[in-house]
Amino acid sequence: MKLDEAKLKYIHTWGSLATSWGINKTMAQVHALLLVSTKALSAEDIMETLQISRGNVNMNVRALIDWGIVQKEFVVGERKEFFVANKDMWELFKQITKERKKREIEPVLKVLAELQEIDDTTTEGQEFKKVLGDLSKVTTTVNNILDKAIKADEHWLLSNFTKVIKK
Amino acid sequence: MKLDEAKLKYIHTWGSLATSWGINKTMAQVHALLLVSTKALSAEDIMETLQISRGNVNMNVRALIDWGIVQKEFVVGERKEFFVANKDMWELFKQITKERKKREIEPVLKVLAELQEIDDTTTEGQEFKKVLGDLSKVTTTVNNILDKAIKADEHWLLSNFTKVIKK
DNA sequence: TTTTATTTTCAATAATTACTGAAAGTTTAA
DNA sequence: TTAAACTTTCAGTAATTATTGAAAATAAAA
Repeated sequence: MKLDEAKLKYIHTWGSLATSWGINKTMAQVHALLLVSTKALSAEDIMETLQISRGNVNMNVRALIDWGIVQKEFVVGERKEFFVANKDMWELFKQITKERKKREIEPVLKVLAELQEIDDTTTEGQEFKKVLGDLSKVTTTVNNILDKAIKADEHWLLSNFTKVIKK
Repeated sequence: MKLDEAKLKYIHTWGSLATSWGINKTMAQVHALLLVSTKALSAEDIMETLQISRGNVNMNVRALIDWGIVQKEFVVGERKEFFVANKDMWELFKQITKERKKREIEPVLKVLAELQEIDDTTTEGQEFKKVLGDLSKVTTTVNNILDKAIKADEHWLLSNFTKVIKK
């Protein structure tokens, strides 16, 4: 397989995997493209490689910047914007984890706390509160673990985790 | 807030949160309904409470059973099927983690391994392989950590994790 | 058997989500 | 200033995904 072919295969495969995790296909492809590119790319470059419209490129690049996993880069003598993806994969993992925590876990905790407030003393009411409380507990645990992971160093995290967990 | 009202609010909120994580709204609602229900429910019960069609209930209940987070239950004297959700939230977390690992992480590792095979000795080729290799490494690390988490006990996991990680 | 209850499937359709492209907005250079 | 280069927005449309509902399949009862 030739290199460019392999890169395109990676980009397209990544896009279809992404849809199965609820991530926009194009956003995943733009990120993959920037990740395997050796230089910063302009909107035109992305439009051409992925065969998508200017508006689409703009929206998805903005979203990636919002997620903190793509940055603008200025190129001397060029007026237009160029974009690069951070190639440190552990940083990428941490950044995605941080954002998903903020976007997906924290809203859940907020809703659960609100619902807990019901003032119902029947057995059924207590059972409902138990379910909510248990959900909160597990979610909080996961949230705390992710917090630690975000702050940890990759090798250290894995080796310690393995040591503690193994029996 | 009355109990039934709180339950419905929980069910609907859960459904809309789910869509923002790429999970089918109805599937999340059916699961939420079973979770807060004190007894096993039939397809009719679900249709009525959520105001959805029989086909939709069938498909989503099957999917939940596939995920291993809902079970059939037989009720004496009743011919039709009833469904219950496991109320152990730590088990629920582990089951979901296990399935997502299988469905989302393992296919990624497979694709990355395939692409690694390119035989290109140019600098650019080496850089591409480095990106893929780093992606594999991080993904494998996450995969291993999740494996440990699936096998761990909730309290023990959290307390040990906190002890090791904090500084 | 045949009838009745129940579940499953799936083509048609509805709802949602993503994309285009051109117009409006912004920034830099002349 | 004005013009040119570039970016952003967003209404209209396309593509995708979810849902319905009725027919087919299956299972239990008569």
